[in-house]
Amino acid sequence: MTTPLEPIDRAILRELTQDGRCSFTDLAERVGLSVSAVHQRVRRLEQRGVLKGYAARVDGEQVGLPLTAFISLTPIDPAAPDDYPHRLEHLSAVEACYSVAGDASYVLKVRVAGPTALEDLLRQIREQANVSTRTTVVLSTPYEDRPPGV
Amino acid sequence: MTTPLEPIDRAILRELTQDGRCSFTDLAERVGLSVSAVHQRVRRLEQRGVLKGYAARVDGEQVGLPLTAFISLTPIDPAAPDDYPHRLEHLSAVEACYSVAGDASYVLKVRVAGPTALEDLLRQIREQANVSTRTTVVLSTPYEDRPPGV
DNA sequence: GCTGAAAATCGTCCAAC
DNA sequence: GTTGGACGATTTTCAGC
Repeated sequence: MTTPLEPIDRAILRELTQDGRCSFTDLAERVGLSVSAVHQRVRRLEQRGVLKGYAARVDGEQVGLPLTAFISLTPIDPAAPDDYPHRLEHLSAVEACYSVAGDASYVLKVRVAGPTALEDLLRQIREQANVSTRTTVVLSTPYEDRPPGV
Repeated sequence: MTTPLEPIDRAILRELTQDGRCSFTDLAERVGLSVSAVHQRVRRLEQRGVLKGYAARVDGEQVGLPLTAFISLTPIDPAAPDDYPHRLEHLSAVEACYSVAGDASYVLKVRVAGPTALEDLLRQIREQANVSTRTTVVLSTPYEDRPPGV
């Protein structure tokens, strides 16, 4: 059951999505509430699980991982156990794993150092998960991590 | 030109990726440095653009947007100007936009309230960007936003 | 580049309205 | 929800190594 969100909570989430380290003082000012009120609202959002956490946004290119790609996974053996996420979790290049409807069973988002690293990663994925892969290389990212909803 | 990162900076980024609101005090303890040292390293990473910012991680289901999907865009008119990201930026359901190599020109990550909202969004995208679309619905997200590299 | 300490700010709790 | 106060923790700066 999900209680519908109040506008003020939406505003808080919008601000925190854009600046996750915003102080409660600033936050209170931006959403037009007292510090105490904002404080308890944020705590309630965290407890409810609406706010799952906070993450630094890192520039992949500058950390030596300039190549981003999406990899679609299709099981070779349709009867195999569906534990792909767990089998691929140890690969640090895998930033995200989505279970999807469509031709593929899963889509991975990966970040690697270059073509050679990608080739090596694909080999590991195919071997360890027994899947065929289809890779879409990301050329650039016009925008990402925008705040949800309106 | 990207200066290769020192191990200590990698450690800082790893911690901040997992807990973006981590205090400098904690951070200093975790990476084995003084508070001041960590502080100036973080500031330098921010200035260099390695740290692009901080974002709250929000549970899409709990904010009334339980349906996530990837939408591949293929231009109908190959001679049309390549301003798709800008033309779709105003659609708040679009969380991210990637320029890609492959069959499609762009891939969007979107979050909507349900099938009807998705249908409506697809109509808007096709109309406003003059593209054909291929949509992959996300069923679940085993993991996301993991720290980059090792 | 690191440390340690001072000064300003912030997070957190609480009582009262 | 709000205000105001209080206290400890944190951020931020700076001199010195």
